[in-house]
Amino acid sequence: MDAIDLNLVDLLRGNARLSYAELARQVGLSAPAVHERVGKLESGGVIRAYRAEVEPETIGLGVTALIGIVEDSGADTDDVLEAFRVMPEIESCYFMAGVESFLLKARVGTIAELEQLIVRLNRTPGVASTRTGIALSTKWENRPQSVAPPTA
Amino acid sequence: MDAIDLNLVDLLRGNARLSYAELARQVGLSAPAVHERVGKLESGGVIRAYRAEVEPETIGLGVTALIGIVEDSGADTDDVLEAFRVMPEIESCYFMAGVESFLLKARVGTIAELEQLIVRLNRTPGVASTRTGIALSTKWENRPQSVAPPTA
DNA sequence: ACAGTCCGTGGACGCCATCGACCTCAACCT
DNA sequence: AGGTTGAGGTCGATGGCGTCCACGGACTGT
Repeated sequence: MDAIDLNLVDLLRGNARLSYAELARQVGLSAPAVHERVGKLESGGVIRAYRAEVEPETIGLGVTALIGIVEDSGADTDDVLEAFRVMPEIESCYFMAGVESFLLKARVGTIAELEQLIVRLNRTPGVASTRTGIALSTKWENRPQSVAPPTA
Repeated sequence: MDAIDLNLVDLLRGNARLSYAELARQVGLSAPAVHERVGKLESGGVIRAYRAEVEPETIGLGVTALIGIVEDSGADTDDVLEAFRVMPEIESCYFMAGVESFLLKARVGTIAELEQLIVRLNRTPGVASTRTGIALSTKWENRPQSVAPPTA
């Protein structure tokens, strides 16, 4: 994990579809060398996936909500997690310090679907209460912060 | 935006580095046809970017925080937004309904850096107060939910 | 000094991206 | 009805790219 690796990570966070040849030009190595480095970053768990970032409204997911979850005393946290995992609307799930054990980011098509999701969440065993906030607009999301040394 | 487009979006959300030839095989079209469709999805604002998803701890960003922002009465929301925008640690920024106008997701290397970020946030004009929750662990993040019709 | 290891380069080969020419079908106009 | 037009597809060609392999130079431990 040296400066070149950080550089590659930065480049791929900016544009995951760059060719190995282009990456090679940017970092000053040959294409096979870059190919091997990126392969190691992938298998070493640094690069988890490559995803297209989509404007959610355009695919019918216009409603974004952030939902805090308070657990029952004595709830089995793993069971609760598993219940959340099978709900595809829950795009992100953070285990938090504080009264609310989880913070979820959910994306649905309509307010009615959000209501149904909240009902389902309140019904799942181990969940004491939920507190949901609606995002009126997403200013930006998952902006990659540069991590490479300045003089690359 | 037909079923094939939704299918392509799904495939690219799952793996942004799929070749056009592979996409073509999956959706049953020729590679040039897929190339043109994806180009239109990009220029039409459906696909915003392609990003490598990185395990944050491996690049020195081990601390994740979610920060609610209450604005001063009479604050200029655009100015506040602009102040947030230049802080690279703020990876996501949602404009919310409720007392807290914004919810920010920030990622830093250490608790000390988080402290400095919170101080800076509290100092920015228009910000009345902040409330920050620390994520002890990220169970998952930006999981793409399938949006294509079932029998594709 | 020497062997082993790591990490790189260069060459080769088959697949892929991408362009242009052509085809098909449906909508629309006369 | 028939002709025209345009969107969106296929096919074929070509140049660049991904990827495998053999080889080479620098560091390390003995």
